[in-house]
Amino acid sequence: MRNLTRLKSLQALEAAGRHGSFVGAASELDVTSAAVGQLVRSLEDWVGYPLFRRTRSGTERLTPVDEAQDALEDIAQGLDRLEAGLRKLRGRAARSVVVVTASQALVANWLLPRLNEFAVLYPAIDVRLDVSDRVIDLGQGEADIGIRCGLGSWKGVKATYLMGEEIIPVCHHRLLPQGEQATAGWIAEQTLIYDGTAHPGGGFPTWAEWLARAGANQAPSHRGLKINSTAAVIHAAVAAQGVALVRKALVAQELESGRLVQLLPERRWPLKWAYYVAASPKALRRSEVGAFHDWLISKGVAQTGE
Amino acid sequence: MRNLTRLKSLQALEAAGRHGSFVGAASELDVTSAAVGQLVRSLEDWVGYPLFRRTRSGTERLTPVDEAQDALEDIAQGLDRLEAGLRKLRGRAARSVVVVTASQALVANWLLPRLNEFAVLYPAIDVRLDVSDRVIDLGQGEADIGIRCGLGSWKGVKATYLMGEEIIPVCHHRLLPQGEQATAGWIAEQTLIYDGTAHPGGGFPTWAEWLARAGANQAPSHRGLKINSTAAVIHAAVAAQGVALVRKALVAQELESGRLVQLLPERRWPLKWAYYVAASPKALRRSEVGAFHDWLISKGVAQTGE
DNA sequence: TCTGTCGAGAAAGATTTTCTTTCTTTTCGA
DNA sequence: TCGAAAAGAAAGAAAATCTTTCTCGACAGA
Repeated sequence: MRNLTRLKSLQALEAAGRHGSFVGAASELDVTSAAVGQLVRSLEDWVGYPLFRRTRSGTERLTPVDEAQDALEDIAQGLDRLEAGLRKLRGRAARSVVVVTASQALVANWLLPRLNEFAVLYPAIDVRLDVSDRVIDLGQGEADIGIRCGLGSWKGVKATYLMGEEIIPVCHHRLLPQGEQATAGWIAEQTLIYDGTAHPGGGFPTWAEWLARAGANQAPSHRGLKINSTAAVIHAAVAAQGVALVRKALVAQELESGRLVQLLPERRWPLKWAYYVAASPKALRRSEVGAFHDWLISKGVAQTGE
Repeated sequence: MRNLTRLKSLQALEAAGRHGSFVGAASELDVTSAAVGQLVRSLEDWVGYPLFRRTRSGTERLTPVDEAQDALEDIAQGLDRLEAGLRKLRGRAARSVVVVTASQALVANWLLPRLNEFAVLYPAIDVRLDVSDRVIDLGQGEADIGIRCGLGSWKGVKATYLMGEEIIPVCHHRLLPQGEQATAGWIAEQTLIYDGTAHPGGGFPTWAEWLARAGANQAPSHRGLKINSTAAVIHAAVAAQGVALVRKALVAQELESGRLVQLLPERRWPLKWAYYVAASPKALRRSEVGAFHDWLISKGVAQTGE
């Protein structure tokens, strides 16, 4: 049970003892000397005896009485420790860290390729990535910003639309038929890679559904590959292990670099789900979080324009 | 240069961290839980990030984030040290000490013989005697109460009349003439002890002045003893080294015990100076100082009645 | 399923602490 | 003698702290 009171007076007492004057202490504490004097005298009234001997001349007007001198050592140490603690509390804020959470696939394939631009624009802001496929509670401050795929109606957080998403078939160009365009029928005969992390209710098609809509007469072949990681699905496609149905945003780099080829581009399957930038209102009040948020949105807009 | 702020919030943070809830901290700090919550949230706003993870259930609702946990150790130590310092400051007051200053002669001969009565009446009050023949500045808190001999008009202190004083000749009964009363003439022939600390302006007579007023035909003998200490003057008289002119109050015990005899009691020499109990208004606001002050006055009244 | 309890949080207002300003007093030095 | 410096007193302003009331979510029990 702690019994501690008159913290401001203790602070004033310690500074006055160190400076030997209220004026000196006031300068350090950035208040008037009258304020320091009142705090000390208030403490003297409370303890019941004078804490300083006063002289009317010289620069050292205040000499602690023995009891006060003894106590001042403890008080000074206490204030030192409090200051150390406060410095630690402020340490993170001083570095302007934004903690961003997103799935591995999005981080690896969409965010990381762009993040260097943010670092150039805002050199004083550190971005810490919390890569996780689990849902992180932004309301509880586990992260400042989340990039999430969904309908954008999460409680307690502000969700801003980033970009839409569609499902596309892709494969490595080594698998393409020679001298011909790929057809739905052709796709039906290939090794088809399944993404086992597809979210229910998000409108993700199975291969059968996609082929049917694409007008293929055949059911999917039995040579399938089911993988429980979106990132690994993409990796397998890049390794020419088959044709994969993937979210377009997550393979943007691969399409651009030519490591993957989109098949039947005229066949589109937009998702009901989209990507949103989510953050708690509290976190958004911090300038570095706001800056990152706005930059992200601008990347989304640029993406939509492509 | 110390840079420390939001002390109350640090205190609330530390208690909340220890209790794992605002309600627990509030009980310890004797405030409402809403107050603790606001102090902590205010600190969170200031540092720019949440200091606790919140859960909505259980008795431990608050878990410090890593940065806060690290800082809390320093903060707790700091508060401990401040509390130790405050305990020391209050230590003297808790013991109810009254610092009393008076001359050695008055302490030894008047105050000490009476002080035991005060101790019996007020067992919780410690009296510290500052025995000094120099003038101690009560306004500066070097002592709480002074018993002073003078006209009672000292600046900055309240002086209350204690008792008058007169000058009397005394000697040890061994020196008395056999079968006769001592006369002024007889006294004039003895070894006369002079008090060298007699204060100018106080109306202290020399031996010549006293003898003249007592009607002696002779000048004082040349066998004199001049001593620069009132207490030593009295001591010499008790040791039968001569006849001394002393302040009556200071030899009250010796007269009563028979160690000294007053000569020619009908010959009185009242002083313009008297004894006063002096104290600064500030000191008198403390109950133990007031108690001692009032008790002293009652002793003076009792003395006058004798 | 409903109700009650517990505790964090928001909001408004009350109370206390802290601070500023102005003036006085004392001491010292030029 | 005058001016500067600094503590102290007093009054009032500003800020911090605290209380009260209500809401919400989670949980337990009937």
